[in-house]
Amino acid sequence: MIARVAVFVPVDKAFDYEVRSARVLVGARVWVPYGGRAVEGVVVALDPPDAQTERLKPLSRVVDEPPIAADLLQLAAWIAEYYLAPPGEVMRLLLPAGGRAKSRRTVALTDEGRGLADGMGGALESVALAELDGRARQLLALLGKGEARATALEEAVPAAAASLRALVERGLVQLHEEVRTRRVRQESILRVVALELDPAVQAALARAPKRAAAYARIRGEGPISLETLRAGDSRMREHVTALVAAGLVVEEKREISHDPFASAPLDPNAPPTLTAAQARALAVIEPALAENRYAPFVLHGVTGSGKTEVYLRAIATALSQGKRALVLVPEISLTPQLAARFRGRFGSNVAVLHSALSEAARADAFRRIQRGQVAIALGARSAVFAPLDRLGIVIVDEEHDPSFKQQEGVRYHGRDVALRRARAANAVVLLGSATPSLETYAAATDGRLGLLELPERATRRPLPQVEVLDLKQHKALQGGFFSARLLRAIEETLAAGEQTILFLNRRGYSTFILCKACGQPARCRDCSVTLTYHRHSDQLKCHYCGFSTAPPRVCPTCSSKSIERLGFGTEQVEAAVQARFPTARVARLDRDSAQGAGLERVLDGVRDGTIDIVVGTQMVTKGHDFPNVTLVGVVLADHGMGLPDFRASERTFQLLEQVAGRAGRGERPGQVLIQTYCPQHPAVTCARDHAFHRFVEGELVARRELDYPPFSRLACVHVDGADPAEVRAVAEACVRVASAACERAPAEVGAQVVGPAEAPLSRLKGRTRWQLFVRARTARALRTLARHALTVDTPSGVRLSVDVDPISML
DNA sequence: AGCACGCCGACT
DNA sequence: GTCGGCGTGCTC
Repeated sequence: MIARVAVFVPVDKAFDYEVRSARVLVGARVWVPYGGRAVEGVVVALDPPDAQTERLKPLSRVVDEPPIAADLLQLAAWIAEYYLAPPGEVMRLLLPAGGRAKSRRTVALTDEGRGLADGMGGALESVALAELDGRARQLLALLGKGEARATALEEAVPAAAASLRALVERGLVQLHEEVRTRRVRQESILRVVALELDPAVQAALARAPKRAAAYARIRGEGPISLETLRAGDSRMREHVTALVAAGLVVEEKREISHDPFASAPLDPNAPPTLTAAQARALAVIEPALAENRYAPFVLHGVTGSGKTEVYLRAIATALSQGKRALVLVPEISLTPQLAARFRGRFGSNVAVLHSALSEAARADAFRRIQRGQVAIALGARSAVFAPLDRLGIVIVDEEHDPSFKQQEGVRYHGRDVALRRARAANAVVLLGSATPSLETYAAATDGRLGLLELPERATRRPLPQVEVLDLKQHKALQGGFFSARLLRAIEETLAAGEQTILFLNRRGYSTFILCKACGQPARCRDCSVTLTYHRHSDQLKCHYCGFSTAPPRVCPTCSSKSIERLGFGTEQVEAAVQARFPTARVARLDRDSAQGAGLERVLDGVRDGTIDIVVGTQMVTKGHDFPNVTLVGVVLADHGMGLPDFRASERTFQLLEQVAGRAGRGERPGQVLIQTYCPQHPAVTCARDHAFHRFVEGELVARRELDYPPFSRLACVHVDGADPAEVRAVAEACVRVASAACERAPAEVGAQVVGPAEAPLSRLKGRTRWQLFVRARTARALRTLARHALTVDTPSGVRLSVDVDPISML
């Protein structure tokens, strides 16, 4: 047979190999010889042999893992086609990170080689040795001492590769490709079998008090792991072996479970009573589930309307029908509460796929899903590839969230892949959000998605009152960024024993530092952005490449000492609010403070009331449910509004509406204050009025005028490289090729090329970036254009890539 | 992506 | 004069 293999290499096609074993199935993971080395891949098709077969290389090895299911292979093929991604790169998304094996090249002496190596340095050196040059002799010596790793040989001997090849040709050594798979770690579980002890055994135990104690523990606490038992007694292994030999205890091997949620308690409370709107939504969802048909819905529920309860009920129904569920959330580590809620309802029937999990833990969750040991897979974007069969329902929570779009490598959109997967599986889909994306809204309007509305909060509390504070009018800004109105509100909230969230979409202390004498701001050497000053670490940092440096005391350009810090970020707001309210317990929640256990600490602190005020970036806007937060202050709404991105307005509205939704979720009403220099901006006024439909309708008009999505399809062609002139030339060539393709396309597909232009972030990590956009009515026409652009030849060092359905224009 | 083959500077 | 730098090109 011929196996078509998608190799894990960024090459745009699959390769054929000869296969004789009937054990090779479609979807099997295999190792194949590829350009002088071994690489891993997935069999995507098996065909009968033809005249070509004898020219093919044979497969070298089949990985002992269950083959990838046919539906996932089809999904991967669709992704490769739709997102113009190499098939092998897509295949690798289907594997858990921990499952990806490494290969290692090893070198072994042949018998002849062994003879030569042993004779080296002796009085009677073989004639054959004399023919070898110094490097080959060096290699033989190392091999004779037992070294076998090709990399070690190459490090020890210069230009080892060529000499190694010479030795292979002489038949003195052999090269091997050794595949190293991660071994599944196991633990020993001990269990008592003999409960009645006969006198002889009792007497023996009496003489061995340690063993008797071990037996008692296993009997009392068992089944117990050897690991646990061993704590404190290094001889435990021997005691246990003796107990097993005596037939008192049995030892079983079990894979180590790494699931941090494994012990999350079941929620003892009965599920809450459904609101009328929740019941109406479920009355639509449940018949669709019963019919086993593809039925996609947008669940548009205002913040606090109880979307999660709808998910939980719908999943329970699907499970009762013997089906399984996939739940995607934007970033699960930011919303541990949600995972806990799923655990509370479904217990160990949920596998949580968490980006912060260790490789072993992720592989463990993957296996439990694959074996059908859990019915629900819950995780971020990549969980869309969870190996679930009998898929009955797919949920995408906060579907508008940009993190569902992968921004590098295979640039897939988790939500769109989820829809595709559900369609193939005849599953129900719920896209939930308080602020659905315009694409989703448009699909609901024209009937491609069903619309389910939860227009009120589950608590019957109204949405919070939102007040917009025009910073042009509120001149008396304390500390540069607090209006008197906002300060008073914070004070009142503190006095009432309630909590405040302050939102600012910028981290760090000062957004840039500037020399007052010459006007030069400190810039990153590798990126076209200014450096942000972080006071905590007293460093200037680049938020794009991670470059970090001590702040200069004199201007590097003009040696002036008058260096000023301008602009403010969360760090400075935190310091200012702490200074203004010294007794308040203030915490910060952003990427800097959320490192390690920081995130959990802050979230727990807000929940249990030991924090009064949280200052944070968009992290604070994500789905948290803090009943005692009654005030939300947006320190400055304007960041992001002016970005050169047609989604800037939509993004701002979503952030404002989502952060406003954190207020007043408990018994007491919430209040939101938005500070801005643009009080008339639709994103601001619509968030003030919680007027989602008005915002979307207005925004759609603007999109239609400019022919942006959802009225057209876009793909962004990125060109980047170290040499600005080369990058520009490639971008221009792409435009020529794509424009020519536009002219050949029928007029009704609206094929068009926009650009090229320097990207808004024109330099990142030392590389100049240009981009151009191609636009068309249909996805198919769009792909044709983008494919043409990709045919442009690039000098080495210039990268050319395409982002289909880009979510960010930067 | 790697690993080959292939053409120019700094060492014996 | 060799060694080795890493620039293009291919991998069933």
